[in-house]
Amino acid sequence: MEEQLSERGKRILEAVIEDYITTAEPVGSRTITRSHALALSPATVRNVMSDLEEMGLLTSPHTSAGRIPTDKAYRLYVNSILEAKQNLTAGKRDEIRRRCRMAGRDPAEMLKEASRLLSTTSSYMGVVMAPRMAANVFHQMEFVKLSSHRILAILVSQNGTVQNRLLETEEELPQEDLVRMANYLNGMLQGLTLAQVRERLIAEMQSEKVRYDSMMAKALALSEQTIRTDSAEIFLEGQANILDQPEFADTAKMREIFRAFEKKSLLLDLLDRSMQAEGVQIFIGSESPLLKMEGMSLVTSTYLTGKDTVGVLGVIGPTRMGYGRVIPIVDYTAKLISRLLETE
Amino acid sequence: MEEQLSERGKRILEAVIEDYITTAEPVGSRTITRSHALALSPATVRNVMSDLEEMGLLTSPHTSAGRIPTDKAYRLYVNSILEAKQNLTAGKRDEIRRRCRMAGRDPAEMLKEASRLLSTTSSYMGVVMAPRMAANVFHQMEFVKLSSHRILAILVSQNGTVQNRLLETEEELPQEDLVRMANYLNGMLQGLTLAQVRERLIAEMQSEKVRYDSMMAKALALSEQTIRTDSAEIFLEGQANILDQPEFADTAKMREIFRAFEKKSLLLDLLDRSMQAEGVQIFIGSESPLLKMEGMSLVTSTYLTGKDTVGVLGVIGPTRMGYGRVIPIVDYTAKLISRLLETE
DNA sequence: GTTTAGCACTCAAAAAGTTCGAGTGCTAAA
DNA sequence: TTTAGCACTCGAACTTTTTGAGTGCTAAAC
Repeated sequence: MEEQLSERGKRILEAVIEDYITTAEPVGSRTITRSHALALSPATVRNVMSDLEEMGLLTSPHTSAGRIPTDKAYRLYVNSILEAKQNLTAGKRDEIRRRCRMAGRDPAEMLKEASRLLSTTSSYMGVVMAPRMAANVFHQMEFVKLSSHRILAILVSQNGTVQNRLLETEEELPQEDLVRMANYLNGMLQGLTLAQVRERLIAEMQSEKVRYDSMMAKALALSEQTIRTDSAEIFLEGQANILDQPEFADTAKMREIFRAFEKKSLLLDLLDRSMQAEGVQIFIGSESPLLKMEGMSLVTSTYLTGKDTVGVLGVIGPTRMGYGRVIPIVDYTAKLISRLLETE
Repeated sequence: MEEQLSERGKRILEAVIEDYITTAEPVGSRTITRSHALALSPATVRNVMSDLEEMGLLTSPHTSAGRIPTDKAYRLYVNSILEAKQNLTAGKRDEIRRRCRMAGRDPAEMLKEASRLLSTTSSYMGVVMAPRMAANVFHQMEFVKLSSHRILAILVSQNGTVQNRLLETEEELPQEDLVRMANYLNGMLQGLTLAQVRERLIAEMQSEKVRYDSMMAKALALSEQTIRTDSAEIFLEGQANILDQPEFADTAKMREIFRAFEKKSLLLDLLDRSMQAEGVQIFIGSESPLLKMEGMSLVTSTYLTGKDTVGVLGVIGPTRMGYGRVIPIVDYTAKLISRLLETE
């Protein structure tokens, strides 16, 4: 079972995978000898394939059909066989660059466009997880009075992300007080990440001096409310693309998939997980609960601003996906986004 | 052909439509006599149905199948037959109210939740078009300096909607100037709708006094840039729901539908159109280019803040949809949203 | 003059039966 | 070790048969 894979074995496995990726049909020994110039007869290939099946790298849906790579085979393929093909054509590069630029300077807009871009260039689904607010760096806070008891709090991060929050107050606060509060807070919180800001606010609220300054207390309370949410945003684009994949042709499967992605929480977990390591990562079918049932895979890469990893983006497609094509797309897009997000 | 529809004809047409709505199968004369207590034999019903077919209200997919209502029949049904059933159960009412409340005070959040709500309670797709910014009333504008040449403009409307916009300037403007500009503009624009604001700004930019006050000129230019976008936002939720509809079981159709809704522009046209009349409106299949090809219908209602119509929401489902159930849902939701959006 | 029972007829969908061919595993020769 | 040859398998695709819901028409019943 665990006999080491021979060079020839690798070549044939690669051939099977690549044929399967393009045709989505079980591939037989003949097909391989024809499409890949191996100096071998179908019979020989058959023997090798039989060995590969023994090793758990191939399966056949039934006796008289060709063979299909298992998840284990894909893993092997991406880890050790597939390599060095990782270059984008200049044309693709340009297209990606152009479209990212076009989106303008608003970070949210840009990330959404990136997701759309990933989806169209890969022809699978594009996904981008926006930076968790907590990692952003505080820049400024404003309070705008809307009516007697409603205040709009605006929180600006250094990368230009803006978060608004509507607050209700029991007592009426004059606009001057609000301005003073904002000034005070802006001085105190300059340069901290929002996570740190939060800690600081909580610490401050418990400190001595607050006792004597009720306005300060209010200010702290307001800002703490403002900063409280931290739901990461996910941009998922091109869902219709997966309808084109033959393996999801049947209605029941399709429904399952759409339902699964409607709840974004599972996806969030997965993306969070992939943020722990830097660079391109690949999750194949059975390796994740979300993807498992759906026969899908995920190629991700982290992106950063400056030196801190802030988010993840990637492509979701069928396990039978053109990894060689997708990986460089994801990689390049992540790097480009990192560059564009760099403060200044 | 244009013989007036008899009372009995109406009753039978209604029966056909209702059976077809629940089963999605062509309905035959027998089925009707059994499910609806008409004191008539199948043979009689057959004769009547034959008449209805003559009038263009029914068709049969083939000779030996039952009959299916045409779009014309649905129109008739909705206009004159279906009536007075328009009540929601207390339970549904409560659920709708509860969930709308939960969404909190942020308008965008609330509208999105409303869309989700429409989709789950109707089990079709929910759609909400957010108020066109232009109809909002100006409340306040702020400029926040992010770095030497980047300014964040914040535009707050009286209903709490906030629009952010990142601006680039050639020359550096000190924060004090920005504050002065904002004050000046806030005074000038108080209480105007954004559409009016825009006109005013353009007029102002051409007036005499600008010549002598370059800062004022800059202020006007900046604010004009801020207000320039007016893309109506659409929240479309529950797309997966239509996968459950048997008429879309086949993959090709499904793909078409998803593709069609990916471009939101067609939908936008349609919603815009339905904003011209107040109250509940129904678009049936062939009556709109978007819905036509897909065999779908749209039930909408406008909603308002105060006395002005500001947006549209509704449900998109198959032409064969439970109008009697959906109409009150849409109607009630629209009224509720109107109430919740009321300023103060 | 309606309404209804009766009956021959139609036609899609389901079931059963055929054919076809890509693919396999095994054996024996190269 | 590789390959040619061959019998065998089995799903996909195509045909044929059966079934039954539904129709339209005619003639009798109300």
